[in-house]
Order: sequence, then C-alpha cells, then structure tokens
Amino acid sequence: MSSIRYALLSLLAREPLSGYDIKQQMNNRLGPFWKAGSNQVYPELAKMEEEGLIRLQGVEQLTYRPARKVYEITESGRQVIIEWTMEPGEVEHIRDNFLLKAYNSWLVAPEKMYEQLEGIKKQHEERLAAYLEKIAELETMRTHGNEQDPIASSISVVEFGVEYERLYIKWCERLMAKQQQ
Amino acid sequence: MSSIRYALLSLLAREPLSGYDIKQQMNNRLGPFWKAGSNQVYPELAKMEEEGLIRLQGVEQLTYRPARKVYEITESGRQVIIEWTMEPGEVEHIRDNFLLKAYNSWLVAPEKMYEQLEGIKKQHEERLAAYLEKIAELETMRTHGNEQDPIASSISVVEFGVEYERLYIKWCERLMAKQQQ
DNA sequence: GAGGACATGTAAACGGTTACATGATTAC
DNA sequence: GTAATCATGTAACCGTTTACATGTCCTC
Repeated sequence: MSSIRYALLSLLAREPLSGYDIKQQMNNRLGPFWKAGSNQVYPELAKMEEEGLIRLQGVEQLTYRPARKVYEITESGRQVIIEWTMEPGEVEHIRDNFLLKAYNSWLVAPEKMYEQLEGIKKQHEERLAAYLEKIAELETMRTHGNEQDPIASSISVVEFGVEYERLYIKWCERLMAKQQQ
Repeated sequence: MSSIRYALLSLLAREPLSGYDIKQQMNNRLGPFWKAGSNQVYPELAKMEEEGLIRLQGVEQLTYRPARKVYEITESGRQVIIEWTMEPGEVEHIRDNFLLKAYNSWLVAPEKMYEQLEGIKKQHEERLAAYLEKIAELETMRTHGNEQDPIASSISVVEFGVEYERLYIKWCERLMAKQQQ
C-alpha cells in the first residue's frame, strides 16, 4: 500500500510544506492517527519529486542550518491522491496490544487487571481532551456551509478520534466494574 | 514488542494447539483483531520451544501429510505471558487508511465520497454481524459468575469489536448525510 | 480435472521504529 | 553547560505481507 506516500500527498494537497513540517504535523498535531520518521519522509519526498508528483517550490537558506526545502503538489500529484481517495478499499483490522492483554485477563488477579485498566483509561482520557481541543481550534478556522472545505474534513477525522476515545473509556469502565465483583 | 510471540502464548495458555490451528484461530475466528502468516508462526514456535516457553505435546502423523505438531505452554511460558499482561504499556495510535481518505474528502465530488462511505459502511456492518454471532456462540460456552473464565475474557474483547463497528457505522452515516447537503 | 482443505515450512520484499550524524541558535 | 529547536539525511534492525514450495485427499 505504501500508505506513507498517500499521507504525504494528503498533507501537500492542502498547502506547501517542508519535510520537517510534515513530520511535525504528523507526530504532533494528528499524532495518534499517523506517524512517520525522517527516514520515511525525506527519501519518499525525493522519489515523489523525481516522479513529478511534487515539485520544489523554494528553498529557505539560513547559513547556520540545512536548507529548508519546501515542496508543493503538482497537478499530476493531485490526480494521484484524488484517484486513491476514490478507490474502493478493504477495511483493516484493529491492532491494539491492550486488547490482547484483555484477552489474557482471566490469567491475572482482578486487582492487577483493575490497575492496568485504570492506567489505560487515563491515557485515553488525555487523548480525548486533546482531540476536543483540536476540534475547538479547527472550528474557528472553518468556512461555514462549505463542505469542500479541507477544515471540515479534518474535523470529521478528529471527531472519529473523539468517539473512539469515548468508546475505549466506557469499555475500560465496564471491565473495571467486572474486576470488582 | 514482538507482539506475535505474545499472541501465540495467549492462545496456547488456553489450550494446546498446532501452528496450523493458531493460524486458523487468528485469521478466521478472531480475524479482524490479529493476523499472522505461516512465516511468522512456525519459526516463532520453534524459537519458543528452544527457549522452553512451550513444549511439543505430541505429533499426529497421517502418512500423506506433514506431521501435525501440537504444542502446549510450559510453566515458564505461563509466567512470561502473565508478566507481559500485567506490564504497563503505552496506548497505540489508530491506523486506518480510510480515515486518511476521509481527510481528503474535500478533494472529491460529494457523490463519489457518498459511494465510498456506503461501501465501507457495508463492510463494517458485516463485521458487526459476525461479532454478534461470535458473542452469542461464546455466551453458550461460558461458566457463569466466574470472571477467571477465559471465555469471559474473549467476550470482552469481541464486545470491544462490536462497539467499534457500531461507532464506525454511525460515523459513516453522519458523513454520508453531510455529502448530501 | 480444477480448486480447496490440510500441514509444514522458506524466501523476498516492504514498511516502520529507533538510533545516529551534523551544527548553530536559543532558553534555562 | 545542558537541553531543546530547527532541518536535513543515513543505517541498522525488526515485524509484516505476499508469494512460493511440497503433496495428498476430498468435493464439484
């Protein structure tokens, strides 16, 4: 699938960015959705430039720092990402190690499992708070009544995250109650 | 993390199994949660046997077929999986390509996006039905009032799946409504 | 006679994570 | 003086996916 390529094009379809910007957007802002390391971002940008999907928009040079290379998407790159977005795909499977731990809960003392659940629940509560904040921020930037607004798409994705975290928290609470019976 | 090792031990903690059985359980029954290929299962079983985490319980030989090697967990393996289950861990990020497509929905015609959502929703509805069936099946096997019953743990995990699919379906419906505005 | 189930395994390719390397500036 | 930020990139490793290989039995 090489999903990293599509992730990069998805971001560049919105605005010109440098490799560093892309890493920041992925790891800080939309962190829990996708992540990427420099080793994936920089070589992939180089490949995509060769293939004409993106082009160097400009280079910002400060003497004491590596040149900041800002890329923009080309018409060809836009077509590729649009095609991919419309392409039908298979649903993927949930991959979460904590579910595997829950599958083993019968093996451990209920008090121990309760502690585990408490810790995981807390982490999901933090994520939930971060997503809600992110949505509030995005709402202020939104062009109302325009569903072709990229901000509206961003909000939809983060809303998924909100619902996911709420589900996870509720599920933890239900399991915690069971450990106390 | 080498989560494949923990997945194998989690299954073997419940009952003795062959490599083939394990693949079946992962890819058919609990499919959408974890998957594994033969290239992961067989070498990992061999390594775990060497390390004394599992042992060969017996070999069923039919002349016309490779010998069916059934493994059982050892006390040492049991300790390893219990330790891991109680070990605190970081929450993982959601990795789902369709969310990336939704992030790009502003790029495509609303009718096209509607079709995409319809297809994905359908797939999640099928999964939901399969999970509900699985739970009904598990409920009949359950030892009631015993939370140390492995079946109860299985049910909890599949219940997570149920809630996840319901969330996904609702989210698709909300987005579909937006495409029609 | 074609294809799937059973049952083990290997090989090659891909994708992702962690760590390394450089080097000046700024903040504590 | 220590650590973080900015900014590019490389190297080594690990885990996963897909395909290949063998061989018989059973069903359509």
